[in-house]
Amino acid sequence: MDNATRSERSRNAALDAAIAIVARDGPGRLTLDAIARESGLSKGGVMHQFRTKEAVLKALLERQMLHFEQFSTPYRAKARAESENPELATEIATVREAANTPNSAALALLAAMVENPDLMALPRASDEKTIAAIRAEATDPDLAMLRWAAARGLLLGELFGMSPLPKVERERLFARLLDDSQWRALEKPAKRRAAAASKSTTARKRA
Amino acid sequence: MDNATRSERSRNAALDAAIAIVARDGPGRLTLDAIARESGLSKGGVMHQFRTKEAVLKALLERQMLHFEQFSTPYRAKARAESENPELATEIATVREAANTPNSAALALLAAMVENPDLMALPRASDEKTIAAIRAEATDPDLAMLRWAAARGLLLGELFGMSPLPKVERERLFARLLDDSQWRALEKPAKRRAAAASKSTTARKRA
DNA sequence: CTTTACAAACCGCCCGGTCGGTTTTATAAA
DNA sequence: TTTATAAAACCGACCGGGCGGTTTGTAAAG
Repeated sequence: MDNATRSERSRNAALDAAIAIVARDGPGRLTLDAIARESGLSKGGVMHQFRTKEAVLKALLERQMLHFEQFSTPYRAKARAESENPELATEIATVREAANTPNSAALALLAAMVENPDLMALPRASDEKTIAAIRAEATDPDLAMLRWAAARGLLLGELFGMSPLPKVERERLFARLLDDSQWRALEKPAKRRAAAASKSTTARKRA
Repeated sequence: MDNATRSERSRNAALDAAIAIVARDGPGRLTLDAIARESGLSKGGVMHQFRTKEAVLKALLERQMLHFEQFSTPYRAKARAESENPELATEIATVREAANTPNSAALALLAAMVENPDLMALPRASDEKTIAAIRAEATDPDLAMLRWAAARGLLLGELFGMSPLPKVERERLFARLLDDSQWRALEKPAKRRAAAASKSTTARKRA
């Protein structure tokens, strides 16, 4: 077998093993020895592909981010033609996809955070862009943020094993989040002062 | 000093230390030795109060749940008189409180999950009740769930260090979530079958 | 004097990481 | 095509340190 493919196979085997371990035993049980055992590789083999445990987590994170990017990119292309909020729609749909892909995604996040909170910088940076894009395209940016936050809430509840929502119900809620027509009724164009405390912030845009 | 109070002091010192460690160094660094060091107690002292590490996590979880119960109970009493969705309002307000209490709350959750995912059974059980109560009182249960999910999304984003939202903005979003009048426009009374694929769902109510 | 709260030394295990050696692939001169 | 050599992939024994937990001892409370 080709050298490059041999490496690739081993690396993927290790990362798959890592996800399986986190999903089955929790992030606290993710050790290099466990990865070696689960993947069939020797510990030396694992250490050859990843010089350190942190490198494993980083690779895991990057692979998952790439995976969801590959889901979201074609979706966004389609959404741009069909939806008035393509960025928001894409993000919600991607989050839904993550929620329906049990052994994956943010399990990597969890593992990374346990070992080294700094690793969260990668996904955070990607998030900031997403948020900015969502706000930029929205008639009512705050409402868009709330729809986005709701999607995240559904996802994280699922991942933490904290949500007793059956799948069919979760799907129904995601569908409603995605349906623009359901939310138009309470869109408040750009900035509307909410009476109460008269805080004069920005609020120009669109006069 | 009284024996009972002596124990109580030590227990609280240990739990405070545990929270501080998780907040500062991440859940992966939470060890019995670290708790002893941080709290000023000896390791033997810690082990006298908690026979095992899991007992520490469990106590931590229970203390935090109690703390937020003590916040939510009076709030609920007031909300019952003022709001049409007192359970939902209480839950959102409590979550907001948690989001504004940085070194606390769900940090305990995180630590527990890392060590032993089964410990999540406690907060999950409490959650199920909350959800049931919210649905029961709601005109549009799904919409109520979405508002609840959005609150969770905001909180978890904060805890995970994944949300670049400045506090003032987060507060604004929470306020909007809490304001019933903003959501009435798209309430769909109780159950409506969503007829297969055809999206006849749009906002009725209010014709 | 018994019991409880705490201290400190200690134990065995498993962790992340290293290292010397073996097998497989890549390169290229004969 | 063969053969000599190197580089890369892989193995598994090993190491120091830190882990959760135990034991032994002491001082305070009851």
